[in-house]
Amino acid sequence: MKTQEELKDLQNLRHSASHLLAHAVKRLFPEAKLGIGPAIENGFYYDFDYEKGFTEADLTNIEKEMEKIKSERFDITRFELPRDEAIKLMSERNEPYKVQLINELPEDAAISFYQQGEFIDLCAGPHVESVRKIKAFKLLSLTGAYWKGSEKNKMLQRIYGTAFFSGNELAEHLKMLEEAKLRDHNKLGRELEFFTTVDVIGQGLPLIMPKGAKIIQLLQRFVEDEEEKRGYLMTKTPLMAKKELYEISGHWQHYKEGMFVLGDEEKDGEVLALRPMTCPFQYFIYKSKLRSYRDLPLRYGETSTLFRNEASGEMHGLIRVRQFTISEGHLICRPDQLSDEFKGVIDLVQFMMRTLGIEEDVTYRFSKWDPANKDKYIGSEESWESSQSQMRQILDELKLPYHEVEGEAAFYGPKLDVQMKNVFGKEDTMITVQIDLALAENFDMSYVDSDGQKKRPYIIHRTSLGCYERTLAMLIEKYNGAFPLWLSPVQVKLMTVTEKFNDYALSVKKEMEDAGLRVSLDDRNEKIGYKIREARNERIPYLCVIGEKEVEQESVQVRSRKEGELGMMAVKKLVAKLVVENAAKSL
RNA sequence: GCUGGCGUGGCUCAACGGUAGAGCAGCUGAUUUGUAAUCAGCAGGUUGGGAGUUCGAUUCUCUUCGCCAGCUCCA
Repeated sequence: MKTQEELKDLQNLRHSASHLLAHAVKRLFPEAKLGIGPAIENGFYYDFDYEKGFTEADLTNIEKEMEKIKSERFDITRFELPRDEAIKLMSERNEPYKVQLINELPEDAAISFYQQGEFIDLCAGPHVESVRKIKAFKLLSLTGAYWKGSEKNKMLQRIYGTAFFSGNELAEHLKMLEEAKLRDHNKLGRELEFFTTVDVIGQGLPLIMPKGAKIIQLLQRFVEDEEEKRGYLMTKTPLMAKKELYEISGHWQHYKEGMFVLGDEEKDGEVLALRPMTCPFQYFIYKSKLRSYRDLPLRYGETSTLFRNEASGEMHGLIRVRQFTISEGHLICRPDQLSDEFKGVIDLVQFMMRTLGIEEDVTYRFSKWDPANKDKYIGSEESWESSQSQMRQILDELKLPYHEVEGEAAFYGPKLDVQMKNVFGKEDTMITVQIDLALAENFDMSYVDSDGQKKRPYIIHRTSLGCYERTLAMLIEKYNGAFPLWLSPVQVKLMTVTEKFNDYALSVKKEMEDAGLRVSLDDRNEKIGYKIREARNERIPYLCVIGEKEVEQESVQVRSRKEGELGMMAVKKLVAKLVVENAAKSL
């Protein structure tokens, strides 16, 4: 573990490495214009405006030039300029992006530059004191990135790299990246036959194969049973609706780009859209009759398939898809019940994560609206302030270690997002809990309160386990494909050494299956060593090779990836052990 | 959608303007075998799809579909 101080040093090193990169690029491609070049979590990048675009080969040359500059042993020095001189300097050097940045700096800001040899960059610093300090670096990839992160702006060329204080650390890091590739659910999940994709079916439409489907089925049953225990009522609602429904919910105005629309608004009397969420459908179940304050809270759950027309570049394995199934639900409650209901949801969510063994792998994000961007949202400023402050209070009472982010809210309300990183460090939302004070209004939902007055309920949108596809992806990476016993699509694999044990193996299989285990049998008694290896690659928890040694009681040898060699063990003992373990895990 | 990279049998890879090749997996037969590599044989590809350049395209060009990295967007 690195100390704060060491991390800071590493950041400075990487920031300096980005300047070294820019220095080399300016030497080799003087017409390239500088964007920005910060240190990031595991390295650094620098953005350039370069019309011709860099190639992979350029990267190698740039790297060589960086080494060369390093050998020129420049000190890295800082100086400040008044605004007009700063602009003059950057204009002379033909750096329009830097001029823009200077112009956007606040009046009283110090305008600082860092220089190494002939290279000067507008930069707040700090940096290491000399290019010689940048011991080990490597350029990793070449991509596009919009100037200032807005798709309205020009796309620049971004070069990613990483840097360390020693070659060993760099080598270790690169090795880690290689290993991460092997855990990547998008590779491993296909190898393990959890899912596949087909050109003619389309992007973001994975086929979940039997083993993947088995895991999802287990998760789904687990979720539905648990929710039922906690007072949820299950619904089953349509996968599509008329556009008028989405006009009420606001999706038509705020989310139309993300929906699959069936029919032509110009020509057709009736236009439908596949649903991107479940909310309004469950709201109409609520609205099907007059509700009393005594009826609340109502907790609706649905294993809900949703469709979102993601932009073509967004799809990724099972993490980002166009059709997915989510453990969706809405809690409709009185204002005085909001806190308890919210806490109940968090308890459920944490129970789920504990059961999956991922509670240590997530972070909590309190996602707020962006007051500077009001037309992205519905509802009044007061209602946003109210829902956000109520959520914050609940989160504080729960002592959840959350961080706040502006501009990540849903268009109808603030969210608590449970974030998990994939194997490459990219973060995605697994679970989300949202407070919504807006849609009850839009849908004219009400209940009759104890004073006889009609009032608006509060709504909590939530998922308990997120969407099954993404959760499966995260679990594949978390467990490197070796799922906990209760989730393993195949728990035990039996294989026989010779044909004469096949009948016996069948009876063993039956006995295990009767005990509730998922068993597969390979009775093609050949290449037994290979078969064992293969079964291990499939991450099957228990392998039983059934062979002779006459003694029936000891004819089964058991191996577990997790526990290593278990030694010789009788079939019945094995079954008993597995059954106990199985029951314990699934409770 | 944007930028860059990539698509050769189930998998891993080769050939890179001149008749598509190997290993593993698969199938058939022999072998009856205890922790990957028993032997022999067979089969499997209009090199993602389409168009163009060429005497000739897996190789060059364009286009389309898909995959990957990132940007933007998001569960």
